[in-house]
Amino acid sequence: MPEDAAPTPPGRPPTHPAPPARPQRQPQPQPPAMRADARRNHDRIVAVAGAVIAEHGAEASLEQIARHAGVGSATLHRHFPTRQALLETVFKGRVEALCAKAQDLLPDPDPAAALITWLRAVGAHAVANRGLGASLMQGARDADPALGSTCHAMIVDAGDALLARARQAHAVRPEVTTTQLLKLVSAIALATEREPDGAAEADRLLSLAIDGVRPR
Amino acid sequence: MPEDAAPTPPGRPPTHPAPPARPQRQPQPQPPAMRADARRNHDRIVAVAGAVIAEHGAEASLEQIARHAGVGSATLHRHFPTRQALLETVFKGRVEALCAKAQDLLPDPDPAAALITWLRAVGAHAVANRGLGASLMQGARDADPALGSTCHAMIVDAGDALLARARQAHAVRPEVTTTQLLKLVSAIALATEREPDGAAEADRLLSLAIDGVRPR
DNA sequence: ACGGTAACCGGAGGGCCACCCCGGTTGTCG
DNA sequence: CGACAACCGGGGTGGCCCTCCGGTTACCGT
Repeated sequence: MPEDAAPTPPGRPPTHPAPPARPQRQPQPQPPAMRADARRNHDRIVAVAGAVIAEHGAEASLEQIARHAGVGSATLHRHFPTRQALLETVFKGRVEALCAKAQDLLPDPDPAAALITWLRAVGAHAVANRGLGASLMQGARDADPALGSTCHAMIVDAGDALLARARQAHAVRPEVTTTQLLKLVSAIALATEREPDGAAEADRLLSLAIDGVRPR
Repeated sequence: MPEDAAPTPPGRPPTHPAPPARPQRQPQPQPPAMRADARRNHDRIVAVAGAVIAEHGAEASLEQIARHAGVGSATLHRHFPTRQALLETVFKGRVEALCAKAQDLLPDPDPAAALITWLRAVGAHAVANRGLGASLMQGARDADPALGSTCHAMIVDAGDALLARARQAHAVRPEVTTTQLLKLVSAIALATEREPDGAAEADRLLSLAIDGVRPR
């Protein structure tokens, strides 16, 4: 084995992390494809992790996930060197859906309403999939951009477009940033996600934060 | 040992949890005083826990606290059957200070400003003492009122007075509750408490939530 | 002053977890 | 079809939370 510190560390993230179905593509976008069994394990881990996390929250036991997926814990750690990496992969689909929703809302005639609708959707997803909010906020802190904070970057980009339009229409305070809004939504989700009726309470708190504490 | 399930479970909370120095007092407010060594250990654990939690956050290792206090982990668990109980004791002083501040702000001529000032103070304390916010929110979920949710009850009562005055002056939306406001503040603190400059960011987010996203 | 008693202490151990090492296995490519 | 490298996972390490139990010590009555 060459001992140079390649750009991909020993437990390298899968160079081909399973885009669900994309037959049309240039022949070799990424030369070193995964071995078949490796990919199979990877996908099973992601599937099981989604189920377990949905039920037990984001700090579910990694060993339990590995056991339930029928692989050794070492395999899980090889595929996902950190818990955050696993969460990013699991929530990738949800985040992509939210980004798509942002795109759909862009041509809305009322930019403020579009932004607020989207923030509500983000909040709803965050409380529904326990740990998504924490994952997004954690991604905001991760300095290393190469290692997995793609979810955070994606959703910030999507929100930026909506916020820019709303700001241009003077429908939001000019000093507000997308990161702040997402932090607010994530914080509310994180605080309410383990309450009996978290979704409703989260939506109420979000409305309060958007409209302000004072009346009119 | 009698096997009946007495109202106080085996690891009973200290009946005399160390009011720092109060020589003048009726002879027997609480008959079963703690033994001297027990109290000494109790106080040392609280002191050390305050320091460790301030540095490492609310989920610091209990064994580490016990080690650093020079007691066995069993002693810590006997004095504080749950982590929440320890946090409550550690943060009691801070919470009392916040309650006192609420009292001081009650006669303020501007009820809305008084409420907002107080919420800011709560937020500042929550980010400064890592874990206080989480502790307050956790207290809100604890169903058992006898076992330690006194901090939450105290601060809700203090906030209720301020909120009632503000509501009477039509300075806040009538449907807002104290619990919601505290949840909002705690959530923001929780989300920002481990950022490089959390205090400033928390204050900005709190302002945003109070004034609303839309301008004017 | 002193002994008896019960409250209290903390070392040791069990169960669970994240993470890593290394010999055996298996997919892949010439 | 055979060799090689990538990959697997059992087992070990260290840490955590929590509990049991034999030894210790403060307290109180005499």
